[in-house]
Parts: sequence; structure tokens; C-alpha cells
Amino acid sequence: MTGVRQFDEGAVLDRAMETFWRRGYEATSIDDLVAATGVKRGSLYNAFGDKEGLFLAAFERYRQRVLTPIDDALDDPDALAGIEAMVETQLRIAADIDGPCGCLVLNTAMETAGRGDRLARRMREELAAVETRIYQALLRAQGGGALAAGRDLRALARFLAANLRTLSMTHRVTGDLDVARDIAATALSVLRSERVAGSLGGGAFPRARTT
Amino acid sequence: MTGVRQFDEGAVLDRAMETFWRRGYEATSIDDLVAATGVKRGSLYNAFGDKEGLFLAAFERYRQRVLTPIDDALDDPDALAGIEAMVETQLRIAADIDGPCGCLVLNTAMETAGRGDRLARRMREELAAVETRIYQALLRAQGGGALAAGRDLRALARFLAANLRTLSMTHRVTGDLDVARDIAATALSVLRSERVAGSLGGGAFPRARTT
DNA sequence: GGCTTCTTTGACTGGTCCATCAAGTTTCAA
DNA sequence: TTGAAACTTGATGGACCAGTCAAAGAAGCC
Repeated sequence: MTGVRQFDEGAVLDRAMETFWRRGYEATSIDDLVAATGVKRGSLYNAFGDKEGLFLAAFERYRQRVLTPIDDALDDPDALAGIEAMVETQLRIAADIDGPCGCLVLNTAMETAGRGDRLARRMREELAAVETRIYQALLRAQGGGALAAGRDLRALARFLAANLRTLSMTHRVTGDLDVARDIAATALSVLRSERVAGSLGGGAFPRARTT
Repeated sequence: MTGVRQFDEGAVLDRAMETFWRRGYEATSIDDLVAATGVKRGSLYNAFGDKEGLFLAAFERYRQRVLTPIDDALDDPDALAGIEAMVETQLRIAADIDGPCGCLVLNTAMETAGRGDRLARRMREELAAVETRIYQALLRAQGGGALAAGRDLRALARFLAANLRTLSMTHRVTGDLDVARDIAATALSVLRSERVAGSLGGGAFPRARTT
């Protein structure tokens, strides 16, 4: 069969994304991707250019499936609730994936940090964007009176973004999501202690899976 | 020249450690190590067995140079001050290294998390040991009355260990140590808010290099 | 001096890596 | 019907990988 594309590009990219996510960028060979997708070597090159092109295409899927939901959770009118929802979404996604894979962006950023690659730069930008979005949410919260005026919001945003990264990193490294839940709850307590008015109700994240 | 070992094993392991630290385990080839150490391929194999053996030998150097100082900082009679000293030591080491390398243990643990390697297990143990030591320090602090009795010390230890990891991870990924300093200061504020009596004096970590 | 033991060295193996390419096949437009 | 363009396939190239090995030189023990 030739002439017209024989495979479902979306499905192939999902399989590729999963493989990169699980094994890492360098550790994933084209043969691995051929095995994972069922698409032959030359067809992959024809469709996506090279390994980096295939990764970036798969990464767009990751954005849709993982990054966008987390981003959207941040769009709460109550900015602090938005940050908590973001953390919760991250944990839920980690729980839903089978096997602790961590975060594709962070994994790849760590791996490529040495070389000043295009790929490395791209991953770095993605991570920086998260911090920026959190910072803006904190600004809104401060503007709305939910956070004390004197607080160093940049430092707080850095802390929260770092702890968001830590959740997936910890999950990948320990394989235990409860550890990540403890970290999330403790990190958010910083936010809670900042909150000027209102309370959060029952704290933290339950141990039970939130399927 | 033959017959007797021609190279200084310690110096060679230092160079190897640095190379693994900067480039990662898989990305470092034997040829890289030959170039970095000046010791020929066969001699490395003769002395250290294989790549993993060389890594583990280099890792022992890392333990001496990095892990042990951080561990020692924790041995403060004031357990909470010990935790702060540990964070400070970590930041100082990161500042002293040229180029943001992160933490060799964490980098390798992230990289090898997929496979259930001997190496992966070893790195995981090292990370777990940090959490355990922090937990014991918190227990001491609670016993001494410096921490409220009701607190979930396991969760707090997990949080602090994760934030310690985050410092090196963030440094490696962003290349900016000030970000790590903000994170450290904010994370320790959790501890500070827990402290029952006494205060810490000037908080956080100055931006200036503490050479 | 002779023998064993250790180290060094460079060539070499077999395998894997990313990427390419020509050949063959199908679709679609003119 | 004809020709261009798109896709698939298997073979292949050239680079790099970890690890091995035999030859040769040097040290130390008897």
C-alpha cells in the first residue's frame, strides 16, 4: 500500500510521545519508535523529517494532552484556587498514566541541559512559561486582595513552579505518588499561609486514586 | 611506561566524575572519558572493569566531595538549623562548580528511572537516604520541642528533601542560581513557620556569591 | 638472571545509532 | 491515458558505541 499515508498520524504521535516520555529522548532509538508505532523507518523519516522533528511533533501532542489541561486549571477566577487546581491536575495525570514517567518537558530539559541545543532551548522556554503563568496568577490574587501586598511574588512563583516540577520528578524517581502528594500538600500550605481571607476546606490530596 | 600504574587514580576519578556530572551517564562515552582523563581506553578498563564500574568509582568521589559535606551540615545540635545549613551547603557547592550541572545522583536517577538497573536502584537508595536523614533531624527537633508535636514529619521530610533536589534540578535546567535561592528561601519558610520557639535572624540567601 | 605479574597501547570486534536512497506502488490531476 | 507527486520498503552507509585482546614493556620477587 502506498500513494496515500497508511497510518493515522495522531495515533502514531501518541505512541511516539509515550515512548519518548517513558524512555527519554536519547535513549529512544528510531527502531524503538518503529516498534512502538508499527510504522517503518523510512515512512517516519518521510513524515517527520528526523528524530528531533518527530519528537517535536509528538511534543505537540503532549502539550494538548498534558500541558493544556494543567494550564487551563490555572484559569480560575480565584487565582489561588487555580494554582491548587493546577497541582491537582498534575497529580491526577500522573496517577492516570501507567508507570511513573515524570514530565516529558522536564525529563528532556534535564537530559539536554548540557548542550545548548534548539531542543534544550525549547524545553527551557516551556518551563519558564509555567513560572510566568503562575506569577501572573499570583499578581491577580494580590490585586484581588487574596495575597498580602508586601509579598515577593517572583520568589513565590519560582517556588510554586519548582514544586510543580518536583511532583513529576519525584514520581518518576521514587515511583510513589503518595510522596508527591505529601510534597504538594506541604508546598501549597505556603500559599495557604499567605492567603489573607477565606479558607481552603479539607487540605491536601487524598491517598486514594482520583480516577 | 608500563609495569606500574601511570596515572593518579584520584585525579582521574575527579575528571570522570565531572564529565558524568556535566554530560550525563549515557551521553558520556568511553572516548569522552579518555579525552577528559588522558588515560587510554584499555587502561581505564583494566583499572575499573567497565563503564558502570568507572561511574561507581567516580560516584564515590562525588560522595566525598558533595554528599558528605551536605550530610555533615545536617549534624547541628539545633536540628532545624542543620536543615538550613544543608540547603546552604547545597547552594554553595552549586555556586562553586563552573557551569550548572545539577546533582549527579538526581541526574542519573532521572536518566535511569525507566530501566530497573542496579545503577538505578543505587541512585534511588541515595535519594531515599537523604529523606531519611532529614526525617531523623525533624524527629530530633520535635523531641527537643522546636517543632509542634502534631506535625506530619514524614510529609515535611519529603517536602524538604524534594526541595533540596529541586535546587540542583532548577539550577541545571535554568542555569540561574538566583532562582534556586528564591526556592530555598521559600521552602525554608515552611520550616520557620513550624518553629515553636526562637527565630532565625536574617532570612534566606543573599544573591552575592558566597565563595 | 629469570619468572611472574601488572600496566599500557592501539587495533579490533560486533553491535547500534541516525539518516539516506533507489526502487516499486498508489493516488490524483490534467 | 499519461505524468507528477506522495508513500512505503528494505538495503545500505558511515559514524559511534562498549568492550576485548594480544603484544610489549616495566617492576618486583626468588
